[in-house]
Amino acid sequence: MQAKIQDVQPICAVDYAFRRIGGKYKGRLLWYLHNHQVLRYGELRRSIVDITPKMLTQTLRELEEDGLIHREVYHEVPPKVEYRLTTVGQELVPFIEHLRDWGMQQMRKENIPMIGDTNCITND
Amino acid sequence: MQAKIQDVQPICAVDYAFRRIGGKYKGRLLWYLHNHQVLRYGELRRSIVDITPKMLTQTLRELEEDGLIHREVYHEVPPKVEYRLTTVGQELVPFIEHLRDWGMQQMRKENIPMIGDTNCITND
DNA sequence: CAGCATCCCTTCCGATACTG
DNA sequence: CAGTATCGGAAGGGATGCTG
Repeated sequence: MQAKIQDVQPICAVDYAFRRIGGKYKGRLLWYLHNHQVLRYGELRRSIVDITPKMLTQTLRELEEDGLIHREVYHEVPPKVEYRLTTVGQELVPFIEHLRDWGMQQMRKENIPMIGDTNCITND
Repeated sequence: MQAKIQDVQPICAVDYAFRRIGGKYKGRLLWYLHNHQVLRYGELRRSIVDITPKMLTQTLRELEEDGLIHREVYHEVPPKVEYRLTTVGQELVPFIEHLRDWGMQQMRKENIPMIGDTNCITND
């Protein structure tokens, strides 16, 4: 498992920030959560098309421990768990949004095809 | 070596953008280049305090191949190589700046110490 | 000065099977 | 439904030594 943010002393603020949102799935996860407000585990699994249960759980736990998302468990049968952004997590949305705009522009310029859809949103 | 951007079909724009600036050193490298305009190999090695020559070269090559930085070789003895951001690379500066501001604010709030200095700039 | 080459280890990640 | 457990491979990264 990845080293926790708190356990590695950052070199500087850029280093620190990049480690909090780095990794293969964190960006998309935050972005999808922003777009849907609340998502259940299974919905996330379908949104992040190429993710395995293991990586989804792992990434969710890291983001939760890091204070960027909130996890709400409903003790029902069948079980139900909802995820949403925390206030701190929401602060990152403008950044991801701009980065996504830039990415879209680049992909159009270079004629790069993508697997999902243009605005990264999956409607289930 | 890391897979090239062009060789992996992105899921969506967020995925694509994150892969272009992901990695342990890319963010800081771009940020330092922005702050100094032009930096030589040795200057970069001193700026990125914890980097090894191998990783510095590797990261520089990836960014160059990806069109975010420009590499200028002066055929002198001793040799001299300068690096600077390309136009596309400069487009990323506002994002990194935003992310850095957020990181600084978070570190202050959580009282997280850092190894380098506050604004991530090393004066050699 | 600005690197390349080699070895090796750790971390990340995927595949598959199973559970309260 | 929302996960866990285990295995194994691939990628990322460090240490050291050498070179045009």
